[in-house]
Amino acid sequence: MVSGSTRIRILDTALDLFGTRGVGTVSLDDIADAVGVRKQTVLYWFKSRSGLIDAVLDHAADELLVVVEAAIRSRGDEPLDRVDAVVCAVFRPVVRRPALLGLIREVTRLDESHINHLRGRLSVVVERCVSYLRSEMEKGRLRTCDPMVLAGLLYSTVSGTGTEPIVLETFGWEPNAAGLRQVRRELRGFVRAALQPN
Amino acid sequence: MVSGSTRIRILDTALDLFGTRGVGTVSLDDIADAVGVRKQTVLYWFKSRSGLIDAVLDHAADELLVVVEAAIRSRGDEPLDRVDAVVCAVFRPVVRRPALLGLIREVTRLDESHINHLRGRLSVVVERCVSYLRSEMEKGRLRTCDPMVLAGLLYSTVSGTGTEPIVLETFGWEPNAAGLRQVRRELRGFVRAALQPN
DNA sequence: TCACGTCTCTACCATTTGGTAGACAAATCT
DNA sequence: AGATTTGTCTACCAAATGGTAGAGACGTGA
Repeated sequence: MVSGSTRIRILDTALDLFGTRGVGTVSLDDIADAVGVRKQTVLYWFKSRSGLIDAVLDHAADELLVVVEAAIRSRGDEPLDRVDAVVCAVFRPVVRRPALLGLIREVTRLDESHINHLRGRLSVVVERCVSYLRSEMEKGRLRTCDPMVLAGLLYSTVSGTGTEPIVLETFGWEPNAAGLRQVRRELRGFVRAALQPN
Repeated sequence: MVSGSTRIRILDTALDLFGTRGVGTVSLDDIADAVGVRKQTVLYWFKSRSGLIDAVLDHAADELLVVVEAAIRSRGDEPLDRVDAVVCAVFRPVVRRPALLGLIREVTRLDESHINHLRGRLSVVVERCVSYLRSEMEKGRLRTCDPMVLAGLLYSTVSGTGTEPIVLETFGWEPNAAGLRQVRRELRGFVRAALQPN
């Protein structure tokens, strides 16, 4: 038996629960129940609730970096639209694993220590996106603007669309994958119009 | 003595706490302490925690509607940019009272009953924004597109910029009012480029 | 004055929570 | 085989939480 099996199942389950229901409202018992194990087993693998949170944040940052990196690299497959790569990169977790962005969103609610813990990990992903945008701008394939502001705006938009399904239902949005794809299509058109190089 | 004084102070404080720290992580004691009163006083004015949440949601919807309505109406003062009115309308709460959008964002975390409670109130605000966008499109002052999708995207963007200061710091954004104004300026340019009528 | 409604308080309770201590079984090492 | 490490469990605890019961202070109308 792989010694990390239970540990990883706890991490995955905790990420989903933290991301969908909010860190503060998920107890160790909730996580243990979902995994099919006792709370003390969770506390065996992670020495405290706070330690578990940090580990889950690491786990999320890892996954986010992988997703973004893969999406940016796969850009070659569709040589037409250079903006799409970025939008789809950040959008992919929305469809594939909403809890991921939901968890990142939760950082604002956490203690200073957890914030600082995630900040370093997150900055790697951000740096990767920003440098990609900047390189595209320098090649003249994107209207020149501040790439950090642009990246932040893109993130905000995608994060919002992915983590507020209830509110967006009020806007008549369908909360399923098909609806999200439609939104993504509109967003891509929107962004393309805004960023077309002159 | 106004009989609603304590009640309103509780509502305001609860809105701030719920919006900034998340509904699930704020206890009745927290709220009572912040107001300067005992928990039982809170339970006197609101018959249960759940009832308080509903009342706070109502309070937030009221305030949101007032802000949006006022911003849309004040459009006449700056006849130049028709998009600005909408963006600034949704953006105003971000600067003035971040907890407001933070609370709306929390709906996704709540029970079905609270969700349904807010949905009706929220739809009024949404309808107001959408109908405004639609009328501008019909007048040919905005590039024609689905106004509901547009409204949702605008909301997502603004909500994200207002409620995730920690993440956006990673993007090099300043979390203060001046920084937000700069972002708003960029966003307005961004949106104007995307929505210019042909 | 006296009864009554309003408002905030103290005292208390049952449940849930994060966390400690240690028993027990299985695997691994010597 | 015997000792040790690994992994999960039961038993328990102190603190915090939402909520109930009811006392006391205050004003108001009869």
